[in-house]
Amino acid sequence: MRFDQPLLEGTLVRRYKRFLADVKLRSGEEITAHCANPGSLLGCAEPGNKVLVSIHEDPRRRFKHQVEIMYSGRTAVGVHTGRRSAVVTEAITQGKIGELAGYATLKREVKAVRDNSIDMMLTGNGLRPCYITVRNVTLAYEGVGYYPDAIAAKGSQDMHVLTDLVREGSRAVIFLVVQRSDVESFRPADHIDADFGLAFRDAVARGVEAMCYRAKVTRKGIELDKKIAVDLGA
DNA sequence: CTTCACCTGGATACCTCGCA
DNA sequence: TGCGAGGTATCCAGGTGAAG
Repeated sequence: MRFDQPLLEGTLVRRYKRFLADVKLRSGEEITAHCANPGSLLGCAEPGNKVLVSIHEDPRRRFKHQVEIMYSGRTAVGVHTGRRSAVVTEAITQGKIGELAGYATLKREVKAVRDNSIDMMLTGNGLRPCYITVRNVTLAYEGVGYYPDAIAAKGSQDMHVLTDLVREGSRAVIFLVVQRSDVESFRPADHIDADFGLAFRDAVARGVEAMCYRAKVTRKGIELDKKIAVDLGA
């Protein structure tokens, strides 16, 4: 996934109302940009941090600027949650993800029974259907990526949905996309949401596949880079 | 106290409609 | 019939407040 045009560099002034961020551009101009990530963005959304924004001239948009990347120290972190689907879809269709290769069709935004947390479904070629839920990982300490970055009841529920799909005979995958380059392994964030950690390990024990890939985040674009280890150590 | 529906601003996917 | 334009539904993911 490449950005259509060069990103503008600026400094985060403040983030508010979940989806908005005031940014002071290098030109000195202060703008309000849309930030398509209502999560806590722990460690990234600090006032004074460097950010990169894209420009969209679509007249229907209320905010022409879109926050794409925030810096945590010197590390670029992709914060646009909408990009993850594009990045993962691209990697799957290009066959970059061995575990998910060989399917004939990929459907996005699939509805699982009584829930809508499934991001995509792979089918065809006589294989069991494979349901995938994709999560963004933006939080990291000392080379380890963590999810979630805030307590979320929905996170645990998603794990139960995936477990149910496995029980019904399908493949179910939780696909973690780490949108920062300073991470070598992934762990559930027990210190933030212990329930999620339990649900995550339970789901894996029951056959849900946990895959974690690191994305290369640059001002040119975002693409999956390499697979990293999922550490279940309690 | 816990659970759950609803809310936020914009993107995206999909559906419907009108016109050529 | 086929295309584009416009409208609608759903998602992001946690905060909030109401209901149980």
